[in-house]
Amino acid sequence: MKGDLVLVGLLTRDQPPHVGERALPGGYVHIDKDSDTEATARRVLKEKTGLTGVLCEQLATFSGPERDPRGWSASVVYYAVIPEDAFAEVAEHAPLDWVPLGNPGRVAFDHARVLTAVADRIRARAAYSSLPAWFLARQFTLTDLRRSYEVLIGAPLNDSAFRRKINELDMLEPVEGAKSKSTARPAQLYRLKEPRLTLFDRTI
Amino acid sequence: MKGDLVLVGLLTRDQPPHVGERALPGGYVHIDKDSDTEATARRVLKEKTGLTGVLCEQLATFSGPERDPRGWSASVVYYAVIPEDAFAEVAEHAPLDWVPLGNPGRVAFDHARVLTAVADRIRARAAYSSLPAWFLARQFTLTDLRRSYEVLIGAPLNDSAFRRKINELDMLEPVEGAKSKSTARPAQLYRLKEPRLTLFDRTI
DNA sequence: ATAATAGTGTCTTTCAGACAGTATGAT
DNA sequence: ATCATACTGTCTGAAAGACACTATTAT
Repeated sequence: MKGDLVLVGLLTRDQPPHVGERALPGGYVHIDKDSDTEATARRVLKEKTGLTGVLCEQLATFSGPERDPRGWSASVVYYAVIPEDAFAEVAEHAPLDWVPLGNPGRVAFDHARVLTAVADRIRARAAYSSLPAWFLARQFTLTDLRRSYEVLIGAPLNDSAFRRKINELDMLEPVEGAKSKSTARPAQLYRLKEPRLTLFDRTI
Repeated sequence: MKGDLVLVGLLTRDQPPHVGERALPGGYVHIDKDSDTEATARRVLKEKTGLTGVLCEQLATFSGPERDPRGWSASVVYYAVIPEDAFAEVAEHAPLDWVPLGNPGRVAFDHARVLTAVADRIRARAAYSSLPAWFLARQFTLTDLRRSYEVLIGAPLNDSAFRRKINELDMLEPVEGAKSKSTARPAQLYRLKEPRLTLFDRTI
């Protein structure tokens, strides 16, 4: 996330097919070392970005004869969320191009369709889960969190109602004595109680 | 669906591995005839049950070295919904065992986990989509529909609020002049406006 | 008529949005 | 003190639940 945009990291391909075009990072399953496709996704994520321990979820499996010129293929697609404070490190680690998820430009294979599916999933999940918190550093203010929800959902939220609902959801805990640095009044810092994605019964 | 239970059709395996145990119906992708894995799912569904044109959605992909004794495998899992009025025909077509989705008993492979995921998905989707309508015949009464929501969500719904919300969602159209047969007052029949799964912004 | 289910109208309660007002820091 | 942002309290309006009431059929 950057400003009010969600960014996605794409690789410029140096191997055929589609040399020179942008594509999502990917890799093959190694059945000798991957305990499942999520392990593959996390292994490739670590290789290409250095990231570990982040939110990483299966999106869906895309398949068919036309999506890769080499022939019929199936890709099990995962998305991972890079916390704001890890972004610089990741950008340094990997030669990725960061493009807006909602407007990625030309991409190889069927990755335009995949990116649309990612964007839809993120927008939908943002409204009824703790997903937006995973885009932030491990400690964040309520204003940070509200902004993240607003960016991902794509609509403004009422501040006092937001605080009320976050309170009722009981998913955060204040970090005792920790306050944000600010040009104005410092804000209480919070962190997620559960180190996993929490789903709500109602939208935020 | 039967009474207040959601049923799932399992096959008793007559080929190794796990001969004699119950398992979800499945099949291999035929890359010469399947345009993607959904086509595979629909082909296998038709072969095993005779069903076509029903709601059929990808659930997720399950993978790993332990789920099948033959070695590392990946299964792209789809679920299909059998309309109430097609059930007898399907039951006749296929030698399936119909067991409660929430309490399926012993099953082969990792299918217990798969069934849990299906049950979770259905329960979650039921609350904010037209999914429950797909468990009914193409024409149904509002009471039928409410009951379907109640069974899938697992909680009772307020009748007048339900009618209000269904009305606002504008997803049904009345079938002119069609009324249910009943021991009491006949009810107006409705059908879905859109022949696809509709997602709502809020829960029903 | 009575029973049974369908469907409507309305009262009440609950929840979300608006927004004023207070708090706490930097300058 | 003023500015800027954090946070709280309260009013209002909208939506959901409760439930009484009417409607339409079978018996």
